[in-house]
Amino acid sequence: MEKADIPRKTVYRLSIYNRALQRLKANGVETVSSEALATAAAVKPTQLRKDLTYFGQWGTRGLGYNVAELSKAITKVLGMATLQPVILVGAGQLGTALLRYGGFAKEGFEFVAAFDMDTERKRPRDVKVPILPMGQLSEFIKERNVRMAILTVPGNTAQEVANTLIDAGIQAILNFAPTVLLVPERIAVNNVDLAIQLENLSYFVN
Amino acid sequence: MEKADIPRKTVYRLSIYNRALQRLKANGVETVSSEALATAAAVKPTQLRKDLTYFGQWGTRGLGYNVAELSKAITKVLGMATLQPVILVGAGQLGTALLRYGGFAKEGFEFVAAFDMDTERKRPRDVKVPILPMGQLSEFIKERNVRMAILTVPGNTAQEVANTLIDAGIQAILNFAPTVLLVPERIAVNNVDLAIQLENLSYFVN
DNA sequence: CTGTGTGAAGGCTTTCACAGCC
DNA sequence: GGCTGTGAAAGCCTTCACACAG
Repeated sequence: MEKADIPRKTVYRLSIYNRALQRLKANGVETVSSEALATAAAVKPTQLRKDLTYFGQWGTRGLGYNVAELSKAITKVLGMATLQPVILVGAGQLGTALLRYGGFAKEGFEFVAAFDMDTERKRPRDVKVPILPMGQLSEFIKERNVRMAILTVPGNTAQEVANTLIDAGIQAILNFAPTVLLVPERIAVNNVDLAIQLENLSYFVN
Repeated sequence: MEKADIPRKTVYRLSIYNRALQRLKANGVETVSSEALATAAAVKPTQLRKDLTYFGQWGTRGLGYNVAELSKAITKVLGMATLQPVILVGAGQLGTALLRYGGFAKEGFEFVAAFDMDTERKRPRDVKVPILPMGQLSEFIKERNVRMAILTVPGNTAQEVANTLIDAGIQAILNFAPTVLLVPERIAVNNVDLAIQLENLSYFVN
């Protein structure tokens, strides 16, 4: 996976800026300086300005940035202008918690289906997303043209499931399994490995 | 927060190497080359070797690394030689799922308590960790000398709770709230922001 | 005079090339 | 001969300094 121009770390920060902008907008603020916005995102003002130059010029010198305009620009750059359908594979503990978590929809994602070996297992009533058997996975991805998947299966099956996803046409995977997925270059993978995050912190605790 | 010598990214990779080493050890492998271990971690062999030089010389030229020995060394560097007590604050959907997730204990962490505004809410029976009221948070941290916390509270209360944690002596926070926490330099924070992870992937889906 | 945009400098991380030890 | 350890080079990202627009 690699997409030209915008550095990975900048892309990450763009999301943070956008959050702050949305909050400002909700508060009726129309204009913001790089200094103020940078503070909210805990970065340096020059960093913010440099980040924005990767996709155009958005500020007015002597004044700052138009909140609504900049937010719209970032949303477009991130490819979030349209609702992205997402599937979840592995509706266990963590998977189910994610299905119930409201934060995704708010940010422009929609769970269109979840998949699990066991579709009969008792799950909270408030999970509205249909839970389908693994056998329908490939077909569903192809038919609905889904490009993003969240992977919450046990570590020992993650690679195998990832292969299936990729074969069916998935382009980006958010991987919660504690495994390094080996995937073709063109596929984007973000790993959220909770144990590793803790280990990492452990190093900084003297 | 800043701890000298070892780069942040290296620390992260050390966890990955250690996972691979543990698997090798379980399979009875005694020696491994930088090439083989690097492949398992999806990095280049030189990267791996350079990473290891930050804390000593562990290989034998012409042979490779002793699996058990290297694993022990990494464990020690990461500060995981002893069981780390961890508390979780915010026992909602996600928090509860994390409490039930077995992956932490396996890697040397122990949830000693969880805290929530509502200690009476119905939760799955298999959550063994005691759920205490927020009022006991500070005292517990001080008494038990807890240094690491997982934060799974709603975004609008995250900063406030973080302040409480830090005042009580917490040194490292794994933050799941969709908020940028403003903390003193000496405090280590790792953010796991699920919506941002998805947004990030969205950029790479053309 | 305020605050953005940006080439250039600086700093950090990865990769290379090869010396050195088993 | 095989594989590690490492100084030096390359590459990438952040920060600086300041030109320039409103």
